[in-house]
Amino acid sequence: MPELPEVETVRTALEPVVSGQRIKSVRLTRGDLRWPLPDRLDQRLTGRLCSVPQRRSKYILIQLDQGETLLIHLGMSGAIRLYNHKPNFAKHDHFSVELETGAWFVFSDPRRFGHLDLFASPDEGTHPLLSGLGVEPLSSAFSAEVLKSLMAGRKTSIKAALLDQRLIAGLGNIYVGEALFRAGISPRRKAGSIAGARADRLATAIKQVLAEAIDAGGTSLRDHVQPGGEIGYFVQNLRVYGQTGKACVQCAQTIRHIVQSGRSSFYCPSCQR
DNA sequence: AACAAGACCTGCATGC
DNA sequence: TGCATGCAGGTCTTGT
Repeated sequence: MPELPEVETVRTALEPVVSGQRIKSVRLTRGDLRWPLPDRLDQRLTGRLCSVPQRRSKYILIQLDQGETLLIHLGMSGAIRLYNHKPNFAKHDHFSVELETGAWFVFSDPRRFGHLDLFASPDEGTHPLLSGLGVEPLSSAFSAEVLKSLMAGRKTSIKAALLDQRLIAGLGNIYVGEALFRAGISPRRKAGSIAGARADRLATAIKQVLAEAIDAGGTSLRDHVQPGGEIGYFVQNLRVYGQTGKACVQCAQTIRHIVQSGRSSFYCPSCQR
């Protein structure tokens, strides 16, 4: 489900619910998601005080008292729902947290590509899932100049390079496709050829499409809903993703679908070069 | 070292 | 209706 904008939407929704609140109880229905979960995760979380949820790439990080941090990754099909009372749990509700206010948040993930971890807060920089992550695309550390240097010399496609979380962290299949359309760049173009005006356009497009998607509450396709139950309205603003056979909004050419390194790419063969 | 493919897992739409 | 197939927003692991 979730790329950076969806995860940020979840983080924003969690913020008023968990910030400064103590965990009253934890419901954990299995010992593994993508990997085995930490031992006694439920007991170790019970009674902890939560600080303001943060986001790094597609990870949600909630720092707790006693020097530990809870990490949540939603994988492909993960979602978080919020309640102001005890919910009726469903089949794939693997992890649920009750706060002292009586509010609950429920982590649901049918495919179980998601993950939870609990680690010592000072280890964030060396955590195996976090240490290799690239630049945050919405931060001031990301610019056209940085994009150029990241892409220089790479022989793979720009599509594959933008999906590589070690370079830029947080983009996924939807927003890479949408950013490339806005920048007028073919997903098949060699990453190493992104320089000059193309790099300027692409860096701007990446920042714009992510910011707009966050404003819209993300993109709802199959699984994603905002934690309050509302859909993510950016689905209405997709210009190429999933638009195979439709007319390009700019030139009316037919949007094409190809497969690149096992992932679907959608693009306008006329606007994107 | 860089890159592509395979693997993980479930649910849903499609077509026979 | 039932079954097989293919596909899905991610990313670690394996193989070239």
